[in-house]
Amino acid sequence: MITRTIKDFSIEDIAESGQCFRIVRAGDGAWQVTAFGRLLRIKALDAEHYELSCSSEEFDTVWRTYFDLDADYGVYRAAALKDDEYLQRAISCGQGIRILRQEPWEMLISFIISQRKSVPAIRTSVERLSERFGIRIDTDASDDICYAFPAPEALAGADTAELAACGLGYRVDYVRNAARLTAEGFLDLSLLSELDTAELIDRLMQLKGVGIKVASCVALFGYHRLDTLPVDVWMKRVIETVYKGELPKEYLQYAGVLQQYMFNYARLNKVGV
DNA sequence: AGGCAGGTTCTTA
DNA sequence: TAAGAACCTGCC
Repeated sequence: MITRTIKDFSIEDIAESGQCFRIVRAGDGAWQVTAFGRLLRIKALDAEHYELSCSSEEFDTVWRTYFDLDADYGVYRAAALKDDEYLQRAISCGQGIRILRQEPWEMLISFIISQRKSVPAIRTSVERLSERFGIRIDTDASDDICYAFPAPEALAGADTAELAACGLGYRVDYVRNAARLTAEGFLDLSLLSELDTAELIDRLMQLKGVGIKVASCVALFGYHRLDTLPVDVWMKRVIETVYKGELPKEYLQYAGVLQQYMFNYARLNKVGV
């Protein structure tokens, strides 16, 4: 157990920002994070102080990167135009949002599943998949049982009924197809990080069940391409009602980060609904 | 209780 | 090239 001072960071805002599906409330005000086959418990002591259930070394080698703590979000926020009232408000409501550096494979499958699903429903599916096909994570506390996100091989060999039981619906074949291609080596997600953002998105969209929105989410959340702007129903509403059809081009470079503030604020306040 | 959910694909002109 | 229907199922 360690304590750290972390600025511009709110585990709650991040957990509810829709970019990740495996950060859940642990009960005593703490949050449980599952990633990289590891489990982390994190609890806010005050606005800038956090208690984390890991060693100092694990924090530095795993979680510091995962939470993107070496990035100065003040730089991204500075890209917001001064007279853009909507974005300025959105930023002040979500100061603690960061773009996590999650695993491409997990992002690909999670966002394939996300289509036509609510966030709670996505969480349920991802959790069931992990319980069924993921490796059990060892924890000191025997009470919380936790499973890693399944490996490609595990999903590639799964039968239809098992996958359907995870609530995948018509997405079963999309998921299994991506898993097989990855397990058999036809799709090398780590190699895709060599591509520039446009090529990366094109390549991802060659997969069944991956359209522009899912590919953009994978690029942003799995490959940390901050210049990617996933446009979902919420962002569509924001762009139309607030920005008259187009975001300022000044926002392009950090569109993914700024989008996250806008998206969060839009959902909180039901902008455009 | 029944519509809708952070979309994508397939079909039709 | 573009618009429209169909798609599984869980959640509110």
